[in-house]
Amino acid sequence: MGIKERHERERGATRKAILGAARDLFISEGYRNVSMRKVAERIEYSPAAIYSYFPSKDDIFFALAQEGFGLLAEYGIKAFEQHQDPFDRLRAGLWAFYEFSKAHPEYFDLMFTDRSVPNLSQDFQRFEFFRRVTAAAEGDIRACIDRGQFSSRIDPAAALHVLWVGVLGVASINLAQRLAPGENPDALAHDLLDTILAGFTNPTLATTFIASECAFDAGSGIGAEAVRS
Amino acid sequence: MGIKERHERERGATRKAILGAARDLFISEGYRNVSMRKVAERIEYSPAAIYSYFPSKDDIFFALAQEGFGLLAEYGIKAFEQHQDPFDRLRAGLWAFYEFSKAHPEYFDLMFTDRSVPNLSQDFQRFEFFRRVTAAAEGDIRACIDRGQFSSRIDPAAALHVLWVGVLGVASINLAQRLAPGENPDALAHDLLDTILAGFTNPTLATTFIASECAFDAGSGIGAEAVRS
DNA sequence: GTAGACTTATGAACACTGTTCAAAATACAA
DNA sequence: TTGTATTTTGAACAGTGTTCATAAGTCTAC
Repeated sequence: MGIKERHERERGATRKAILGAARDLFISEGYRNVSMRKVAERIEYSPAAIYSYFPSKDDIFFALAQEGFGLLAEYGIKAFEQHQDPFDRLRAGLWAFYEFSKAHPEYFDLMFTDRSVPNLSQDFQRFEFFRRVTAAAEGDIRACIDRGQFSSRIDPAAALHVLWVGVLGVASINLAQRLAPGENPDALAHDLLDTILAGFTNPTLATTFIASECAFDAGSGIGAEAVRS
Repeated sequence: MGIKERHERERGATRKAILGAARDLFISEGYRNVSMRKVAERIEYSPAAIYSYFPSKDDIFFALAQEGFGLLAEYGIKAFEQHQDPFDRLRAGLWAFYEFSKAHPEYFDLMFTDRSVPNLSQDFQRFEFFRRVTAAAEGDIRACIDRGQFSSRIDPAAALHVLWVGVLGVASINLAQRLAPGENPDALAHDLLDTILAGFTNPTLATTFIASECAFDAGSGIGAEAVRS
């Protein structure tokens, strides 16, 4: 029954071709300018044919977003491997996140800022490497706590959220071109990162605890006292 | 010559009507679902008529973004007026920024995250109240430095950038729905804000200076040493 | 009061978009 | 070769922003 296998192989190949065409287009022209017709023309198929490989355009973007997370993981892992010290490793990993946003703005937009592709919002935390990277970063934070560098009242998971969301802020404001012409986004990213890390180091941070945002860590959410709405 | 004035008044009225229809639509259905035809239908004009009032759809959104900045200023001013202490006032102002993002997500998107409306990126810093609010916030930061609460090596302008870009990170990741279902964005915003403020308080922040991102403050950009690309 | 000029509004069209579906083409098994 | 699946397609639907000649309306000058 090698025919069936060949069939599947062929299907996989055209699926890859569709994804490749879409990737080329959205990297070069921005994913807002990717159209089904353009993708179809690039692979010399009719637009309708794509719909037997992907249910909708959003599903193509979802697949590309998955690629993006893989790419981001490469950035993170590479940065992690270059340092032994947990503090340096943590900073390098977050700086890699920022660098990723500049090197692959289209992927970044797709993955983190675009509201028209909400499919992945529920799923993107389940990618394996995401959990792996998260665990490694939290381990480094814990190491910094254990050696007395970070306040002991910090929750590693919450601290990691603060860090990556902060960096995401610089990245997205930079890509959205909302900084004044002369402003230096790299310096801003650097300052933000250092300030947050200094905040963790500061023992007086304990005026309000760092609360775990994780839903499964109920009970320790003292930070949630700020919630009023 | 009251006729000419009446003419201008009428033009202004329909211009306002267009803006009002667009605002209603983009608040209720999201600005991605605002179409010229829908706006035209709402004001009982033909789609083509709008183009004698606004050169393009983007210009309508630009006008709405201006409104958004006005609205944000109201939030900020209200928060500022409720406190005397510069530190509390600073935190309240930034929390108001976060609250604004939740109360007016469409305006927020338009103003800070959307890349398809880049017109305003060069202009939005020139709105008068923007400079006013900025000056007030920087004044409070300076006061915190003077009283010894913040590190003296902090540049107020850069520090303000770090603060609002950080908060913007939480706001945008929240609106993009990239947080896991159980995660609490309010707690995250709270933690982020407190961490950054604690970072300013931390005297060891001086390992790396806070550099001014302002293009006109050349020479003090030590933070820029992190820039490698 | 009517002719001319100037401004404003419109219908129709252009070139797109994502998506659907019946029909045609192709590939495989009997 | 026939019959059955699967794959691919052309055409269409309903929508988008925008343009432009034409029509309608309004005001000025004779």
